[in-house]
Amino acid sequence: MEKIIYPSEFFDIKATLECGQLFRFRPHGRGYLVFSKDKCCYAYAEGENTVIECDDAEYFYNYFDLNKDYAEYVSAADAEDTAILSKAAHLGKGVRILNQDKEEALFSFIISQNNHIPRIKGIIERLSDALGEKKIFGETEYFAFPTAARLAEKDKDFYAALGLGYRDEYIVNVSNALTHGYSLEAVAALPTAELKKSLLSLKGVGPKVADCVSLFGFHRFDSFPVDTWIDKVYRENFGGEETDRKKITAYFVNRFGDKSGIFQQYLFYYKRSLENA
DNA sequence: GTCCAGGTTTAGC
DNA sequence: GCTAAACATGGA
Repeated sequence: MEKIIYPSEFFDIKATLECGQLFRFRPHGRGYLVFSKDKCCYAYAEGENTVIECDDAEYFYNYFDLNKDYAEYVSAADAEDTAILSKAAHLGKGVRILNQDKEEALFSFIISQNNHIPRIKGIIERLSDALGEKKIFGETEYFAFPTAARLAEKDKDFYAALGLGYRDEYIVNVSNALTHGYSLEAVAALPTAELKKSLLSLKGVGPKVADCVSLFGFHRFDSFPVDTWIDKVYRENFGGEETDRKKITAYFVNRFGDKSGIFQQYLFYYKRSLENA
């Protein structure tokens, strides 16, 4: 068992998990079990620190983006002189943008469209249980996120039976694309605009999903996903009047540049925590 | 029962 | 190019 101990001020495990970047985690002991690809860790707060117990510390150090200094993002948010952003940044200063597996991020956010977070979690869990490789972490047995190759073996009816709704065919299409030429590693070499364009060629991937995959799978901070929550923030807190979400994304990326992604997470976390309070 | 969710696709102008 | 309806499901 390996252990990472990291100061909690800019690494709050609860905020990081509950800002909607990932869907595979659950409360456990005094913290959470977090699943990524075929790996698992146990994360909890202890005193002034956040502790990660796992079998692969190098993987999770990178996963939680612990090489990066997030204090500067909070300062940068303050410097924007926008009350709502500053408030959101201080509430969410412990949020970190994860370095997720590209395939997992892609399939997860295809499933996320027009769906509630608790239901997304349920679908992804059923998908992993049905098709993922069985693994052991300590006393915990779990299933890895299925590979594209494994997903491509099943048909639309299989996914419909798992409760994917109309997204069933998207999983079939994209898993086949990924096993027949489309390479996520290859498109990783493209600049963000071209990367997004390429992702949009996959059926089931629209602008919002492409932005999420770009941010959470490819760690492109010049991405700003606009969903119903951010749409609300835009209208209610930024006085925005555009209704075309592509234009809303462009507005924020023009304004926040390479800090767009993290600012978006601060705002998303802030807005949702108000509603769920 | 109605509304809504980390939207996208397709059809029709 | 744009707009509007259709799409499955289940929790609130």
